[in-house]
Formats: sequence, C-alpha cells, structure tokens
Amino acid sequence: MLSKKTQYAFRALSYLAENYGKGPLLISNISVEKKIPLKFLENILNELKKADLLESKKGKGGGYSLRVSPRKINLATVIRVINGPIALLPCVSLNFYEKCEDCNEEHCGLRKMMTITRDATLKILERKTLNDIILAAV
Amino acid sequence: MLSKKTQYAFRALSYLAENYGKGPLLISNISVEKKIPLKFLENILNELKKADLLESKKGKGGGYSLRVSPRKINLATVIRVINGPIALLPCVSLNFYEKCEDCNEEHCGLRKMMTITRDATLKILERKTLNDIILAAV
DNA sequence: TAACAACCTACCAAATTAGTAGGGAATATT
DNA sequence: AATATTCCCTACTAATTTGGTAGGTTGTTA
Repeated sequence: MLSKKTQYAFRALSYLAENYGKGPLLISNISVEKKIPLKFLENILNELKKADLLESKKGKGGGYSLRVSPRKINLATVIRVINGPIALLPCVSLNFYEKCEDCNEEHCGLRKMMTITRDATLKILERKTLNDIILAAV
Repeated sequence: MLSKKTQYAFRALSYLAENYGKGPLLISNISVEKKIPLKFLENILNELKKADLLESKKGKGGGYSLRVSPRKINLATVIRVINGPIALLPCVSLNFYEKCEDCNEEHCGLRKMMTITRDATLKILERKTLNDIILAAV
C-alpha cells in the first residue's frame, strides 16, 4: 500500500497539474485546498523538487510549479520518489535492488513470479501520467 | 513491498508444497531447512492454518501439511492472509476496502489509475500458484 | 504417564510513518 | 535599506508496524 505521504504527494501534484502554466502555487494554498498538513506538505514538495519534478521560487509571487508537462510525469516516478520500490521483493526491484538473504532455488521460483508481477504493474504505472489522473477525474 | 514475514510464509509454503502428499512436516524441520526463526515461524504457520491453507496434527508423527494441492493455492491468497491488501490504496482494495478521507474528483482520478493497476497485478497473482513457484524454481 | 509437537498469551526492541517546531536564506516590494 | 514574503533546512517527537522472544498449555501417541 502507498503511504499517506504518497497519497498527499499525488493530491498536491494533481492540483499542480490542473494549474500547469498558470504560474506557481503556494504551499499554504495547496495545504488548505487539498487538506494536507502544512509542514508535512512542505517536506513532500521539497522532495519532489529535489527529484526534479517541481521547480520553486521564493519570495512574493513565488511558490511551486511542475517542471514539465503533466503528460511527462508518470505515476511510477512519483511512487519511487516518495514511497520507494514498486516491486514486491527487494531482489526484484529495478531501482532499489537488494540481494535477498539465503536465496535458493525455491526462493528464486518466487522471484520469477514477482518479476512477472512487477512487469505487469510497471506497464501501467509507467504509461499513466498526472494528465491521466486529471482526465480520469472528470 | 512484502514484509519479511510474508517472504518466510512463501518459503515455508514452497517447502510444504514440495513435500505435498508425503505426510506432515515439523515446524522445527522447516525452521532449520528454510532458516526461519522457530517461534516466528510457529506464528506464521498458525495463521496460515487459521486461513485454511494448512492443516496440523499434534503429538508424535504430527506437524503441518498443505490442506489442498499446491495447484489450488494462489499467491494472492497467501499475500492477503499474511501481508494484507494487494491494492495500492485502501479505497481500491477488494478484500480490505476502506473509504479514503476527503475523497474528491482528483483523488478519484488517482483511484481509477490504481484500480487498473490492481487488476493487472491480480491477474497475475491470482493465476499463479505454489505449484508455479516450484516449477519456476528448477 | 511420558514424550512430543502444535497452540496460546503476552511481551519487547527496532524500524518506519506521520507528523511538529523553529529558525534560516532567497526574493520582491516599498 | 528595510520589510514582508515564501521556500528551505535541521532536528525532534508520537504512534504504529514489524520482527521477533518467552514461557506455559493443550492435545496426541506410544
């Protein structure tokens, strides 16, 4: 399951996506509109910025905005930045790979199943973008 | 990601699947062979039993065995019993549904994406069984 | 009745999650 | 230059989940 933090991230990003091209939005505005605790949101947006999904501007008239079009930000990327691995086992993860202890034959049988699962999941999450969220919301 | 507990469950179940039809296995045996902490394994096997995946027998000659053929135990079932929901959001889960707070339009756009993802994941996890793990392990 | 083996209740430590607090640094306006 | 504005950074905390452990109880078989 995605963490609450990740759900907050998606809510904030969707809102930013809806306002793409209209100038930056304030943290405080997003916080109120999307009912996300202000200071927590601050952390989240900052992480998204460090991952190059957002850009920010300080001072009056500042705020956050998407760095690229909502069509170019896919769901897998967001999940990886805020939530972590998408695969069900560390030894199957493409971006967060870790060898699993005591890996033997039967374990690797499981690994193969989880690889198939990961591929099916990624096929969706890498194709769908913030723009698809907005479109589906209508 | 699946918890360590779930990975232990899969290891134990694969071992039980390999020995299906050959009489019960001891917790202590599984613990040693699969390198799973004994007392922790005790809990896990008990949970699997309560979920009707295993049957047990006390006293000499006792132990645990699969209740049905490895072909009839799919991976989604195991994950649900030990790990919990498979969907990425509570409001998308079939077996652990929970309404998400402040659900609005944009949130529901996300919900639709996560429903598609869930379906793709389940298509694999409900089709694949313990038997597939054994076969893939060769 | 002894041994064996699963069962049950309760506890515990470490890690993760979901925040909060408070000041610092850059920017724009006056 | 001063002030207000807004993001940025470090650190802390409370609650929950995860990954176990301890020790006795109950049922089974020989």
